[in-house]
Amino acid sequence: MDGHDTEIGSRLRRLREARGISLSALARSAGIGKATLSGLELGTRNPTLETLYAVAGALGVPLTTLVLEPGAPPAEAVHVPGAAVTATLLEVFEEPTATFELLRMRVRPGVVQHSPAHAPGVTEHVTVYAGVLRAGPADAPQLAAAGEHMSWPADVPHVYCAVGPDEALATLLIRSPRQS
Amino acid sequence: MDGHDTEIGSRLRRLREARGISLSALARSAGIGKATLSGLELGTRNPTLETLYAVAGALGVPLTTLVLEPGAPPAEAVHVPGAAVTATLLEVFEEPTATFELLRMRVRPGVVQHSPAHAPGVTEHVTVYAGVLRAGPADAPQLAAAGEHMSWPADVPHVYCAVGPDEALATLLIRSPRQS
DNA sequence: CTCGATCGTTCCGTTTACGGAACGAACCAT
DNA sequence: ATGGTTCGTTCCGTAAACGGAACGATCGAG
Repeated sequence: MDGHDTEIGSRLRRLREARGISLSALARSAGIGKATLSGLELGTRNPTLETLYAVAGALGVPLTTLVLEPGAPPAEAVHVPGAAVTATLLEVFEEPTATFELLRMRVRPGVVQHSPAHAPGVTEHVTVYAGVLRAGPADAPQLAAAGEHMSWPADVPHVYCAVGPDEALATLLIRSPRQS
Repeated sequence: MDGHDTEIGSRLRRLREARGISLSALARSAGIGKATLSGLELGTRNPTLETLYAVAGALGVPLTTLVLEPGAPPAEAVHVPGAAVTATLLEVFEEPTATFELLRMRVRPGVVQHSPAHAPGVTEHVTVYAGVLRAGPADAPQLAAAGEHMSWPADVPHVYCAVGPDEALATLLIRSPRQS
């Protein structure tokens, strides 16, 4: 159980220190005890959902920012193979802790594109801007129409499938934590 | 607190019943008590992060599927003063050296939206997916139609302007190096 | 109808996450 | 040096989340 907690703890501490606010101040503005927040950052507690919402709210970030599981993985080259998907690499951002790749993706309809699991901690963030796209973990894909957004951990096999007669267009942002 | 819990409860129950497995069976495969799972689905408990991981793992879904608020609170819209642009914050990535903010942006036509200079080192990356958008430094804006991409340093005043009769839609990725 | 099995809920003792208070360390001004 | 402030951690009593067991309800088989 501690694997996840320490993950959250270190991320939370980075988020807090990035804003330059003290543990005491964040605890106060979140309406929780300093002891709770300290234990959370140190990974010695197993926080309640209510606590997580309070902290995320005080930081002004979506709860998923705290909860996403990154891990420390090998950043393998990401390429989208197969005939149903073509992708164009727009930008690459190399950060000390992670690599971001921004792609524009085109998914032809009627075919399910399978993608193998990436390294642990890799997350994919898709914004659909034309058509309807079903994508995500192979066993639990999500559905999004134009203008909608979805994310998932990419360390399990995942799929892309355009729903309906037209091809789907989307931007794909891949975040790959760097091995530490 | 109950607002979120009942959210999760009903979603969890739908996920479970969609798989046709009983509460008892899911509790067993997740390694938690039936009472815990029942209370979670009924929204009468405030689950621990450990419990959430166990349930999400047993269902084979990412934790964000349980925790994300998909339909109801669809991210707060950030209204940039000037009324020509509205933006919705989709994701925030906090890295030690930089912060990434991913937004979906809607630009109404016929009005030029001015944005003041950001901190040095900030860059903006726009992918247009509907309409035609002229954007970039105020003295040298770039032009992009649907499907095209452009970037610029945002440490000078810059503008957004939808060209043509229709509003422009785009994703905006802002990279802000951390001040030190 | 009766039995057995399984459903989801409730009861209850144990475990533990919670916030308030106390703590030592670091810092600044006097 | 010294008093005052704020930092993050630890201590501790209370509130509540936990799992096991018991419960009534429901269903299918004999």
